[in-house]
Amino acid sequence: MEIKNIKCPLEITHNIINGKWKISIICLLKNSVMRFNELQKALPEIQKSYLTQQLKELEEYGIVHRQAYLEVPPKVEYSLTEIGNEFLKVMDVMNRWGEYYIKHIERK
Amino acid sequence: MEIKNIKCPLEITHNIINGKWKISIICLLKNSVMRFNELQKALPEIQKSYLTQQLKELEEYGIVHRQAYLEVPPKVEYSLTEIGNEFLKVMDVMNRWGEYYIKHIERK
DNA sequence: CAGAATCCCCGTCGATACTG
DNA sequence: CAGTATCGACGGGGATTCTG
Repeated sequence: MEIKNIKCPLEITHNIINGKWKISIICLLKNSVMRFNELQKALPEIQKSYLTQQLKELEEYGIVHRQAYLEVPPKVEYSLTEIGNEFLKVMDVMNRWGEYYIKHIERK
Repeated sequence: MEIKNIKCPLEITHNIINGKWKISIICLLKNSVMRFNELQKALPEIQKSYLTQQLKELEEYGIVHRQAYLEVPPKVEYSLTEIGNEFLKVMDVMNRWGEYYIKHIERK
């Protein structure tokens, strides 16, 4: 995947988490290497085909590392790359603002 | 607009910037009160109707304040609320990660 | 000037079936 | 086990026209 029309760095960050399940996937891969099946069990609502697609996009963006073992039955492990781990910090800031936001609107 | 199915604060933050022009709008309102027309001129690619919609969503989320003056011709000013201003910090972190990301992929 | 209303395309996303 | 392939619904969002 080519990076399309880089307007500003903010747009890139926005694009990367664009997709219904990207954030959840990155959350799951925090501190753990997971196999395809494990991801599927952890996200029962997401279809296999779409999970595959989202993982592929994250891999192409360089956020997720895909380690395939040439075995039968096949075994594939997903983990965060270095820059993927850096992204956790961004998600942490987003999460904290979300908490602040919830408290803020509950006060009214 | 009701907050739909709050799963985690992260999802809320994600939802709020979901929409093609939300980020740009918030960027523009940083440090300035703007009229509808000014926003339109600053974002020539976005259609009026859609700009209206995006602004309304941001207002319902409490990110943007809409000040309408009962004049003829009408005059409406948009600005960031307190929590909208707090959100700028999140966008700043996203922006910095984006810069880091660009440098990171250029090195390859 | 600042919208509201309408129409419609297309990308996202879901469901099912098949494969190495 | 870990995918592909295919089809189709839905809604985001673009363009145009109308209104107070």
